[in-house]
Amino acid sequence: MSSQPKAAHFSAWQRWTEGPRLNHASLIETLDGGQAFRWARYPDYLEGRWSDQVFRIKVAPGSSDLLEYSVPVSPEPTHALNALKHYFACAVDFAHHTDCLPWRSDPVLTTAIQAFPGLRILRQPFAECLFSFLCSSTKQIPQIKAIHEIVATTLGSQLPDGSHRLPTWPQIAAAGEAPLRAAKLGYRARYIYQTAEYIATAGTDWLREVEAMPTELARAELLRLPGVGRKIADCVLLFGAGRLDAFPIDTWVEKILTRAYQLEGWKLPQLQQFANAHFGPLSGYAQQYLFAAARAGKIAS
DNA sequence: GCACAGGTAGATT
DNA sequence: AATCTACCTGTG
Repeated sequence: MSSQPKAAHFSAWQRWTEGPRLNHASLIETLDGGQAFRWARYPDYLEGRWSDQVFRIKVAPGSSDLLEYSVPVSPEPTHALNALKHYFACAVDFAHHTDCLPWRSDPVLTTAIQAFPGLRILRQPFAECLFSFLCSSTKQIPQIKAIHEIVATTLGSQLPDGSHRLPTWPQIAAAGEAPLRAAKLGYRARYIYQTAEYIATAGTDWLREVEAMPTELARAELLRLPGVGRKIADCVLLFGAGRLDAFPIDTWVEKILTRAYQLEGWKLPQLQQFANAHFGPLSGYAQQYLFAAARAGKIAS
């Protein structure tokens, strides 16, 4: 075959002194807890990719919650640290946002926050985030990650370290539905290909414009895409556009709301309204705490 | 073999 | 307008 992945050489570990402070559990949950699907866990670090970036990240050994990162050694100058800051949404004061959540009157939320202190909402590339969650319906996280690897390897451009990035939407449109089927996407392959066609027709700036729209308008635009319903639209807005007021309700969150908040029998639109009213304008951030805590068995679900 | 998994869209009631 | 059901594939 054409090109084997090279054994990439990584830089020495750099202390990210201005970066967010996260303990091990919260770091893992942030990067590999269902927001993003291109992180792999190794004994001493996580390795992941987005856009044309490749990073290894860990909590500094022995230190309290300070992060360290390492990148593939490259002959080209790199803007890696700026990319990392953007990905971690370092301009966002999550500590303040956490304090603004209604935990004082909500013991479930308090428990969830205590389980994953400092948990963050990533700011992923909008286009990649849309792809990711189009892959996600009725799939478990390990499967979604496996699909991402296949699609990146077969359709995405090669990076300097020999691995591959996710394909762009024009690349997906050009490739057609067949390679998506081959990536085990099943019925999602048609949605993804049709979405690629839609984006191609709508023009090159459409995604960028949608990302910049107010949340409700952006959601309405995303809902025009085949395969994108309310849940996927809200995931893209939350994890790919920094909209902390977007509250995706999946089967986990539905169970949390019905059981821990005793809302048995409520339908999705009602639960959506409850979430907005109860958790407020940062409801999406609350959702991530609850989702993480439920998966960890810390709260009823 | 069969139910179920980070849903959505189209059909049916 | 609310409630089924088909859609792919891997896993238990």
